[in-house]
Amino acid sequence: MKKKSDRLPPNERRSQLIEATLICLMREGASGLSSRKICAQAQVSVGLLNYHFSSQEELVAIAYEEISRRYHEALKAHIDADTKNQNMPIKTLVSCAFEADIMSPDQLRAWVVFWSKTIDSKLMRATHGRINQRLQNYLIQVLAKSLPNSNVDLQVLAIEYSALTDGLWLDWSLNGEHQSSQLWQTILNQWLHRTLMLA
Amino acid sequence: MKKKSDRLPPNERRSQLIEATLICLMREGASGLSSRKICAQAQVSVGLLNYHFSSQEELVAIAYEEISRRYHEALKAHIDADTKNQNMPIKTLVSCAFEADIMSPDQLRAWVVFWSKTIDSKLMRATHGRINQRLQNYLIQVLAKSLPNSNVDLQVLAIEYSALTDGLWLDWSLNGEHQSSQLWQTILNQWLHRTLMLA
DNA sequence: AATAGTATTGTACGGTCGTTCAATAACGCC
DNA sequence: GGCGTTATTGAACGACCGTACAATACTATT
Repeated sequence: MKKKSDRLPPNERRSQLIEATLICLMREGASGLSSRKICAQAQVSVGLLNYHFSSQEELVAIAYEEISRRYHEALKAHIDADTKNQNMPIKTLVSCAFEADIMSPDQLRAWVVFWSKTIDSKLMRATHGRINQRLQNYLIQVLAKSLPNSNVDLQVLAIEYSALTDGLWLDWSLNGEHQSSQLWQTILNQWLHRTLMLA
Repeated sequence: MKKKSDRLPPNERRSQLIEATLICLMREGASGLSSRKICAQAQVSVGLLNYHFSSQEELVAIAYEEISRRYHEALKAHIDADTKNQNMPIKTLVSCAFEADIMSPDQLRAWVVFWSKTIDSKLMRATHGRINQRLQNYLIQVLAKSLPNSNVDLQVLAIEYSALTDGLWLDWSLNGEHQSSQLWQTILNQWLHRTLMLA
């Protein structure tokens, strides 16, 4: 029963610990944020965490970047794959807003933890600022392509859209429980319909 | 330096502990949720908490009801006081959405904690359901008075409005830092303007 | 094969956590 | 004044927390 080597190059080990962090946060929410639980999830001893990360705060900030990166990539993947709406990508965005890879209650469990940490920690606030800027820029691009001849303020529209989706996710995740996302999807569809009419 | 009696009837002591809980949560966010910190804030010994509340979970659920009740009352107060918009109360709602008594970053600090607990705890989920239902009903009333001849689905509109304000609060509180709420207020104003045009 | 360097382990430390409970102090009532 | 009743105290308990660190196991180089 000899174990093969369980040593990994630092980058891979770090990725594994980040992945374990996201799994714990999505599974348990705030109570999943524990060095011991994260290391157990990664099947690694407690001490290793502080060898690869200077503190839990740093790990959480990096995990926040990672979940945001995945979210961003998932959005791009949906938009790039929807060949019918290449010149109206906001439609794609709206129609996939509640797909499992974009947003699920599990994911929100993790996001809420990140938000609550953002309030307390300077490092997290800086991280959140960067993340938010990147996502907002991408959203503005999407809106610019969708509304080429409109004179509405795209930044304002982008902030409104992301606020609306955040709020709908919250509502869906906290109230919906086992329900489908049907109702919340309808709300988003109607918002888009109105916005396109007036833009 | 004799102390006057520091005994209180149970109801008053309970209120005081609930108040202390809200203060701690608004001041420190998640890390303020500690029996010891709450009792220190109330200038009371640790043991007393479990004399008046069976567990911290119960205290938090009741505090959630309380902050929601205050929020509800603050909304009503604004609407009742705005004599110019008695038949268009949604305008009042929008214009006071970022007033300090309605929503401030401090308040959001507490709400985020309640949301994160709602994910984990059955008791909190039940509480959240009740709170949400009450607020939604009130919002529907407000919308019904504001749009008497409209045939839009008021429940859908109510959910959209509360999701939008939740999202804007989040964005404002996490990004805005020391900024004014000007930008976020503008977004909400424009949303109302569009909604009224089409309703 | 010996060595230097690096990744990993597990224990230990000091703290804080929520909760329990015997002791105590203040109260209303006779 | 004496006496149940009830509110309050603070120490104690066991659990978990993040982190530090000496010891160990693995890898690469010579």
